[in-house]
Amino acid sequence: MTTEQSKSDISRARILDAAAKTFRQKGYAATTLIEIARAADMQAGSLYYHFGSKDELLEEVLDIGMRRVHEAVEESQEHLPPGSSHRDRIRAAVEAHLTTLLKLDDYTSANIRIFGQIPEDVRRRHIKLRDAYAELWRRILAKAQKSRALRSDIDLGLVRMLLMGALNWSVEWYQPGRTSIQTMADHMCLMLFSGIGIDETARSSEDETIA
Amino acid sequence: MTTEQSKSDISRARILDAAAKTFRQKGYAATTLIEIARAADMQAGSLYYHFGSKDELLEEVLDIGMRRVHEAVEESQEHLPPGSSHRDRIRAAVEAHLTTLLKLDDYTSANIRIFGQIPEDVRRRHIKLRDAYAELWRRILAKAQKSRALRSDIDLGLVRMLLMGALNWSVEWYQPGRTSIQTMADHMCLMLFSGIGIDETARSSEDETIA
DNA sequence: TTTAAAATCGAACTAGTGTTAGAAAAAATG
DNA sequence: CATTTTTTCTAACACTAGTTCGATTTTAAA
Repeated sequence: MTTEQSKSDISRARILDAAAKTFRQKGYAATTLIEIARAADMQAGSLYYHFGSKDELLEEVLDIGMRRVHEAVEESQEHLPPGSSHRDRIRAAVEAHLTTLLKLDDYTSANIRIFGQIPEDVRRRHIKLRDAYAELWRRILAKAQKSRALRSDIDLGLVRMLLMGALNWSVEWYQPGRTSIQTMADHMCLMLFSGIGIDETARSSEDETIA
Repeated sequence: MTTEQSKSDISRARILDAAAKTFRQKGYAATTLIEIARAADMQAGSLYYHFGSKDELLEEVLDIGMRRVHEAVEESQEHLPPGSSHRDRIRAAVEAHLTTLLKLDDYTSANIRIFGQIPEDVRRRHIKLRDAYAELWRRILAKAQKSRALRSDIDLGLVRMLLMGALNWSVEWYQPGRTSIQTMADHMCLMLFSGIGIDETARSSEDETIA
């Protein structure tokens, strides 16, 4: 028990890394403890010294992934230059979300990919973190709307789901090198705020009603 | 072998329905043949009279799901009123995609949800249908861009992925009754074409460059 | 170096899976 | 009704998974 981390902590981290990576690649049910153990340079039985069950391991991977993206987006809001527009704020949040999801974080991408296939009780215990993250986005968007940076005649909850969908779905197709995360964020924010249509009738976008 | 469907065909369809439903709910690996059989009012062994393996069953579910959404979107383009704008065309495609995905079609939603977790060889054999569907969307969007209904300074492939993501992700959160598919399509198209931002600097959207 | 604790191994167990094949039942045919 | 074919059942098989636990090794303390 020195100032550094014990051997147990190192192994634990190695196992979690291996689990996150394998879960992300193969999904939850298809991932075997033998695979995780091999990726962590261990025997399957040894995992039980650190984790009580496969579900416990899953739960920790999910939690870490959600906390990381939450913190990343939260930080992106705190480190904004003073006087940033709401568009800048949202743009920063989008980029933070994408970066965490796509850049070297198997935890968050595993979370996003396998959330729909996890056992009921694990989901129940994890859902709080999900809700908290959703609430963060809700606040960001609502503030923008209140400040008249976003139209008021729209269903902001629906917009949030469409936005998160566009971002989250990238775990299914994103390949490093083909498109930069900045380009993705640029396109996403352009669509969100201005759209990519060329108005043939030449009326301003505020004229259209939706609800 | 009458003009109607044989008993075998009926059972086959019942099994496929049960499989699609269960795959969509639980994912591929977590779904057991016992569950599928129970949902189809049969014993697990009896499935093998109709299908050679679990993978074969999966493959057919995937193919049916992809064909259905492909046909739905294709039809939406053929049944457009003459003189429809490109925005109308895309709006029709969006609605067709969402309707197939969310309204009583376990096949398409199963496809979208579990595609990331299927065995390698099944994916390889299924990928053609996926590509064909992507190509359909590529054509629709490219035509709109060529007709100057969409900006030319954007990465249309990226826009397509973001759009499909926003739509496909709805299988993870959509609940019938809370939001209508029309409202979803409205919001999606409004975002895509006009955006939902209120331009504080009051310059037109065409002034912004992205690439 | 000795000794106790921490960490891992290795082999076994149980449960549940996809799959098979012969028996049984249902349907169709003559 | 008799008989053949189609369809389903039943029971078993082979295999793999998650899990357990005593033996063994590694690490740290005295």
